[in-house]
Amino acid sequence: MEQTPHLLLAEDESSLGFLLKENLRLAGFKINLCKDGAEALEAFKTGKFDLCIFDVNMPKKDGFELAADIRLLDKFVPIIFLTANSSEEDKLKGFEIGGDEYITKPFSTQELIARIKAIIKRTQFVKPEIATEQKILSAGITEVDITNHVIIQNGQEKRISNTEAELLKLFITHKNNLLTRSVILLNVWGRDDFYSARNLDVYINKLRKLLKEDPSLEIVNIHGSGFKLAENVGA
Amino acid sequence: MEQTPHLLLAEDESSLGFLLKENLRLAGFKINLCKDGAEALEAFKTGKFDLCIFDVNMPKKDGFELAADIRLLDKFVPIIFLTANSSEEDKLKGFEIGGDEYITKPFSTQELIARIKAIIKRTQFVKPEIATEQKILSAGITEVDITNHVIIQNGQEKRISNTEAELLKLFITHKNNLLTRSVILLNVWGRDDFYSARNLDVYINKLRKLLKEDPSLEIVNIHGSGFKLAENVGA
DNA sequence: TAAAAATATTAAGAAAACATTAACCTTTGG
DNA sequence: CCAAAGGTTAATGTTTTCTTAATATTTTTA
Repeated sequence: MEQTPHLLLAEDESSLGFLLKENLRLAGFKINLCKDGAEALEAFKTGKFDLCIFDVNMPKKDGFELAADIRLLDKFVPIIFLTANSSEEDKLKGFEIGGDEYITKPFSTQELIARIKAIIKRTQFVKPEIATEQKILSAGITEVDITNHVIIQNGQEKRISNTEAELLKLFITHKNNLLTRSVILLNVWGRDDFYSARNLDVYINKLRKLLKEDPSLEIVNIHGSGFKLAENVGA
Repeated sequence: MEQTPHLLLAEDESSLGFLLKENLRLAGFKINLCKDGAEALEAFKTGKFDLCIFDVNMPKKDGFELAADIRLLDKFVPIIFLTANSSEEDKLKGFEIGGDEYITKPFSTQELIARIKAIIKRTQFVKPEIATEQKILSAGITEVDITNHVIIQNGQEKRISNTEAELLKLFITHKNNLLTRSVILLNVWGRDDFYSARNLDVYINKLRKLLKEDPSLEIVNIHGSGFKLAENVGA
């Protein structure tokens, strides 16, 4: 994260948008203001943002659609929804999509700033996607070419899928450490619910089959907690 | 973090407190309900909580004072304030103290649950600094690897269950001190009733069997009060 | 010392977590 | 527009852990 947090603001009412932008700037943030969802999505693809603030009611692409699209690109970036609609249903929908806040208009700018700071404070330690993309990871006799989705064992190459690669990367970069189910799910799937948990089981099974070739590696389950890639050096 | 998040709830209105506790329990959380700030502070010192929910208006020690005290003990644990007062000033005060949420009554339980989950999710991502952290506690000749649910005695490893680990952790972090049945039950089971009490007896028995290997450790019963892990250095 | 309360022990039953395989969508490249 | 691959959901079986129950023992109190 840069020194001054960079916010992406999508708000179609230009007067409110401008006011917010100015106040947030004074509060020490860098703001990129977009007038609709489509523009915001483009901006997000181009830049790097620490937090998003989306009006829910916008033309072209509303705040929820926008958030859903953003979540496909980035599982982690915090999202705050702004709306005139205080309905319970809408609020819950906002959280379900993976929003962090749901603020109903009218709201105080001071309060918004306080909430932004609270969120940034608790996300600032979150691991950023590894900038120096390490191409090859290894453990035991297994090498994984993350970018090309290939694993190499005893000179033999095998292609693996995107999800397999992500999961394996997570295990190898934290080998011998317990990864809780929740941590794995959020890092690989971006959500933590019943189905993604079943999914994880399926992929654990796939990885175990892949790692059968490597006697020094084993994915062990810690019942009720999660999994650990154990590297047995003695083997 | 354990599988079921553990919440500390301080609410002086017993009817609201009970209702919340029940709803949160059904949502899959373990709750420790305290009826005032002083009691909550004590509970916080004894147990380990993933998130705190404090009513602002409470006798003895209000929610803000309580939060300030907690912040001295733990700079990161998320705090949610509940209050009937929706004044701007109060809200900002809540955030300034380092609160993560400020919810005004009346509020929907569903919304509260959604917000709790959003916050917990944020704190679940892999953080580089904690990924490698392996919590090992020790007493006598016994070492307990809390994260991996393993105890080590004389170089011998034994796997233990989630509940065994939690209970043992509680004993070791308070060794030579009496832990009342009630404190143990609330911290490990999140409830204090007839059945959980029988359960505790069962687990005391399990731990005693584990600790048989260690002549310097003994779980002693103080009849009518609770239990104590006695560490006998001379042995 | 007998009755009551609290604690201890073991085992059976229930529930939760995990593993495995297959079916079913969804996306994507020809 | 089809086929292949990857991802998700479903179904089912197994293992582990947790809870409840049943019964025995110890400690306190009347």
